[in-house]
Amino acid sequence: MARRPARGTRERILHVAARLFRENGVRAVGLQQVIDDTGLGKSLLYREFSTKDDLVAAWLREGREGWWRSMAATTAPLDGDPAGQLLAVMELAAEAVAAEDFRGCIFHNTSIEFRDPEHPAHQEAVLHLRQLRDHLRQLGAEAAASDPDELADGLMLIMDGMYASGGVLGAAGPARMGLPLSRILIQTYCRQAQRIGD
Amino acid sequence: MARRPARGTRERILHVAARLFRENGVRAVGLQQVIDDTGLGKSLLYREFSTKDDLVAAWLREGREGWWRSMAATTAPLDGDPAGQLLAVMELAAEAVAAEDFRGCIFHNTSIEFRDPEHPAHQEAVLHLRQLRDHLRQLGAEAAASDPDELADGLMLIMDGMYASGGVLGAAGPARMGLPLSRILIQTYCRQAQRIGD
DNA sequence: GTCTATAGTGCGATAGAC
DNA sequence: GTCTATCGCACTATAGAC
Repeated sequence: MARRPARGTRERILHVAARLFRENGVRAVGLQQVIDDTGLGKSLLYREFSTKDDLVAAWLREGREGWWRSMAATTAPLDGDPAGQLLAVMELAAEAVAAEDFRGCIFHNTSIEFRDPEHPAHQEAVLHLRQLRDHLRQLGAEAAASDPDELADGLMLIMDGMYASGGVLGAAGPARMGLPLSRILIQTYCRQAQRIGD
Repeated sequence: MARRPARGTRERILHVAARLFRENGVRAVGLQQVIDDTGLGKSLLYREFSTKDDLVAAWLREGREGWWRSMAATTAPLDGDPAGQLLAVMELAAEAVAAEDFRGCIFHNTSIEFRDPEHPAHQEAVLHLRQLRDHLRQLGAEAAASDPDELADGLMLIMDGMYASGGVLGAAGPARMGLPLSRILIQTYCRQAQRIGD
């Protein structure tokens, strides 16, 4: 009888590619390296992902889904405290920046590596950033912020700054001001916000 | 007698390369394209810049020098008003983000494209960011900020956020909050600051 | 393994100042 | 015409997509 297909092949490739792309950037990583690190053959990789663009887009899609899962888990205990949830989201970002091998936001980084707006990786990245912006805006509205749009954009700006700065100068650089700034901002826009002073 | 060497060859190459690199990123631009767009021959390019890395490093060095010239010109009229100078620096960044074809900070972008800390382009980028951070810190100290380090890092964070966000979602995205946030921050750290409320 | 893209090299042909 | 800067093309080698 013929050998049966191994389970988890796609996940294994995505896991290896995610580490390589995150640490080195997409353009710096050849598919040969992905193949070597997975221990799989070329044919299996091309069965799962017909082009490199497909692999990159799938990686970003998974990253996006992972982000929403993390955010849901972090904000769930704070149900009913939207201002606290906003701060929790920023804390989640700060945590990511503090990781040992942090090299910037994969969505910003990839949109910079592939600037063509038609490129699937670029579109995936922009989609994520727009969705996040919308979500923050919604939380701001729930928190009865004086201007939810401005609050959401201010927090997005701080988050983008944490990621950009943290990726180059590390968490001890300007990124360390992310949470204090977020607190000031939330306090400014939501007078009755809870859990700001902790 | 013999033909004389043309003047401005190096500058011409740098000018063309700067546009291509800024708009498309470094890795996406081949030297052939630089050669085509300059109208020069390959031999001249390799006479002026022995490798692509040399060209990239020279481009960043020029960009760094240009930034300091712009900043000096912008802050010179505000001599004696360091808090106003801090705000002027942020206004300079906001202006850059508002440009039609703005695609992010070339220093952050390039450090992401070349993450190896040994790479000359990476080092040039990190050097610029450190120098800017130090300069803001110095202005903060002159402005008698309650904590010049925190003020400088906060402004760097905002600037990095403006560049990162503006490069992807444009000046009308979260980047629009850069100046309002800067004003809040400067006001918070420099009580006696002038020119904040305008 | 095959094919394309691209960094980098070298040389003959040409253009232009004298 | 002389002489050299520069162009343009052919070439190699390597890397990477597939």
